[in-house]
Amino acid sequence: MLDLKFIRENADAVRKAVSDRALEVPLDELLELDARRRKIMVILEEKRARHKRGNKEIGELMRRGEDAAALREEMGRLSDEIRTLEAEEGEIGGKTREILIRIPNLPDASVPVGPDETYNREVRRWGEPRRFDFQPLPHWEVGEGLDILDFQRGVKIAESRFTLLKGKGALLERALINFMLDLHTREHGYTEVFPPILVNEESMFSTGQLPKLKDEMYACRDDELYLIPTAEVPVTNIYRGETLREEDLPIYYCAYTPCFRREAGSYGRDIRGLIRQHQFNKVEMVKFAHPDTSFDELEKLTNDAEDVLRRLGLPYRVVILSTGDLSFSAAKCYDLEVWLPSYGEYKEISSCSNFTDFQARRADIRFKPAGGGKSRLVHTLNGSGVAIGRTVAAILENYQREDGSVEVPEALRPYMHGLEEIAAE
RNA sequence: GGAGGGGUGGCAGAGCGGACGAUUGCGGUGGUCUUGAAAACCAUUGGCCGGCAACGGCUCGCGGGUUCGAAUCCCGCCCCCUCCGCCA
Repeated sequence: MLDLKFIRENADAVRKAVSDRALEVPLDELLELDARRRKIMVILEEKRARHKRGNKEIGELMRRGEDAAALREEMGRLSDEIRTLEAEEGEIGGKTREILIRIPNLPDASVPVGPDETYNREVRRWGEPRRFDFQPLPHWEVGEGLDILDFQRGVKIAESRFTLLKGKGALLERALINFMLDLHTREHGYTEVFPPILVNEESMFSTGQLPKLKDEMYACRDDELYLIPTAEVPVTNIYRGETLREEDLPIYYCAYTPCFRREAGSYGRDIRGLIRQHQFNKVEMVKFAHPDTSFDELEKLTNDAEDVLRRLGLPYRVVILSTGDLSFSAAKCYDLEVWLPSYGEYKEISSCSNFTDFQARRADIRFKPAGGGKSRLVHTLNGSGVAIGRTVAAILENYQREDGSVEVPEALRPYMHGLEEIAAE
């Protein structure tokens, strides 16, 4: 959510930001509603002040045993007027808010401008895609050949886009979770948390998933709760409605959680394998940062995610998303894309974003300046560190051998009982 | 799920229709005293919105209602505690 005052004073900048994102927002209507509301507020506050004074006076008159009937009648009329104005103000305020909460964050000046992902720009590359002297298989064939991925039974148990991991496959998944958590907590300075996986509507609103992405989420039938699409939601909401101390910033958290996405509208895409599942595991990093340093924190966060791929020896590239591809709440976002031989291209495995004060305003997360003064909104950031399912896919594909076995990346071996390869049993 | 009790400022805890944006204690901040500190004493001290400011408004879990006037009365919801039931 943007600051209404900022929009009022920088309407053209907001208009440009929205159009750079290839979106439309009834900005003029918003400004007009806001102007009307402010006019009403002036009258309303004046009436309320008079009402308050009058009521105090009635109290004093009564205490002195004097007659307050006339004043009482006047205050009754004033009370009606206030009620009418309040109703009007409330209605306009509601409409204002409906528009306001649908306005996306302002892209940072360093973000390439363009209407869609073709304007994304590669920032850097790491590692060489391996040259195979045999025909490499897609990870679903590697996994089925080793009897560690069972797609059919996943579908039987739930529905399509759910997968059963088995034996070394389940172990690999667990090893990756532990490897990533250890890396971030022991070397990158993050504190591990394990949050609720079901969250309420307010939490979903705060990080910007609601109202826009309602169709993307699994909701509970009998409770006002949603399955999280990412740990970003519960972890960012740790401090919802709180005021932090400046000297405690930045705060780093990481969390392993399952994630659930309905993937509405992506019916034909990535239909095979682990790439696009309704349920997947992810290790997520979340930061609460000082506004002055949040963009530096984004660079560090991205590097922390890259470190996972480097240690696993998976070739990747870093892409900065264009204005048209940027998510609703983000001001700037780097995607990490891992090399997948079966796709013959790089595929998103992590998304690292700075949300500036956009989520903090929705969530009301502030910090108190150390030198005193008014509290300010923090900046929130998060990034996958990284998506587990896609990492499994990348390992199976990049580390496969001609005989169908898969070498275990060295960094992972301590997490897999020293296992050096996954071979058919 | 059932029965009781309760949600008030950073914390503890009063107030239960008008002088209450809220007694008091602790904590915080400034000061006196002190070589320094502690103690003691004095002063000050919630948050948000609008305003250069003076000032004004909102805020006693949340949302409605009654009333000239609600922290206080009524209704609905949420949360917490105790006991019972159920349960990993």
